[in-house]
Amino acid sequence: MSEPYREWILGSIDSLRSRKARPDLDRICRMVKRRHGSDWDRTRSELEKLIEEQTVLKVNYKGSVSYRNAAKVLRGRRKPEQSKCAVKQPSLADWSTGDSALGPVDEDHMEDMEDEMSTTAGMDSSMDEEGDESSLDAMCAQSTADSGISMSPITSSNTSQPVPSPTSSKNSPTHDALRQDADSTYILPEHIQPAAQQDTGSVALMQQPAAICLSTLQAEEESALTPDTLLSDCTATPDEAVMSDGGPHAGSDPVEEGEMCAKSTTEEETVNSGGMNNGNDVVKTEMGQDPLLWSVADVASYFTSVGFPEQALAFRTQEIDGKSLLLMQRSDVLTGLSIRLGPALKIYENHVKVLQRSHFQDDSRLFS
DNA sequence: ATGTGCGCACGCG
DNA sequence: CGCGTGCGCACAT
Repeated sequence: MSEPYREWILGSIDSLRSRKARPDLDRICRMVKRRHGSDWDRTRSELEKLIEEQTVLKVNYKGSVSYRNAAKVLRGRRKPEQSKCAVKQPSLADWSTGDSALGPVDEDHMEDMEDEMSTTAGMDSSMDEEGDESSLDAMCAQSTADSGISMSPITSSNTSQPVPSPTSSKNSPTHDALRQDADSTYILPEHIQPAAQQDTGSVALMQQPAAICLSTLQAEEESALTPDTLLSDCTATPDEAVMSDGGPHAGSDPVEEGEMCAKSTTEEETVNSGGMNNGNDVVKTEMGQDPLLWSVADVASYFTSVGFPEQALAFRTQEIDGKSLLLMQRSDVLTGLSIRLGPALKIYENHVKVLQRSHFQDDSRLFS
């Protein structure tokens, strides 16, 4: 039963915020319950899901837990300047505006895409119903620092485990103890990529399964971090916790933007035919050559078939059909879908981009 | 009792 | 100084 929990919860958060009330678990649950009659536990578990997919950000503000509507925070004051290399595909840019080539694009889900992702209704559900309340109190914490925030909705973890439910310890580290005021601490479900942009240069090489957990996991038992970083105890998987590095400093990413924008033209076709898209061709023929004609379900099953079942769900949730897919830009894929950076990069570089190119090339051939 | 509105103080950039 | 946040209080239902 996919209830629009996403909307409900985000709506509650927004509403609480506008009312100048702290959007904490209690208030959120109460409001959702009152407005929609949903029970507490359900709301709480849905909220956790949203936190995991970073639609909602759990933060520690002035010594207490609070929640943020990620969509709003992103565009908020601390702009992570995520449009860094707003990879404006030259060709794409053109027709994305003058949609003539696409025919009626009235569906314009594009707006939702760039804006709140709150639009779409809930999805999956099904899984975890369990309490596991603890996880809310003891998830991973991510030091806000400054740049550190760049809370681009990207987590890195194994693609295999849909619901990690990181911790299990029940003891909430009494927020009071570690107040210190100020500083909101963004608490992320697993580990996150402080510097959103992992240089794309590597993308081409990323053939490996999604198992790779990119560098900067924050893990690092809060230890040296500011006292407010608290709440951590990011258990996740011990293995991963180990490979933490001094997370915080990662703020200064050495991303070579210009470079990645420029290079894009090289591997296109190569990737398309060979490389990793095993199922690609199969699927393509299955549902017709032109992605333009794909439905939302087609898009989802396409990504499922090429090895990204989880992410396929995100595409479905965001109602990405063929048209939308062809309109997607890099930033849309990386941040608009709330999927992890690793898969997102692969998906964009190896599939979205490729599909767009081949579609557009076909198109231009027709006209020449 | 519970929900709502908002003045005000606080910390940050 | 502007902005985001949320406490604490008054008011509404």
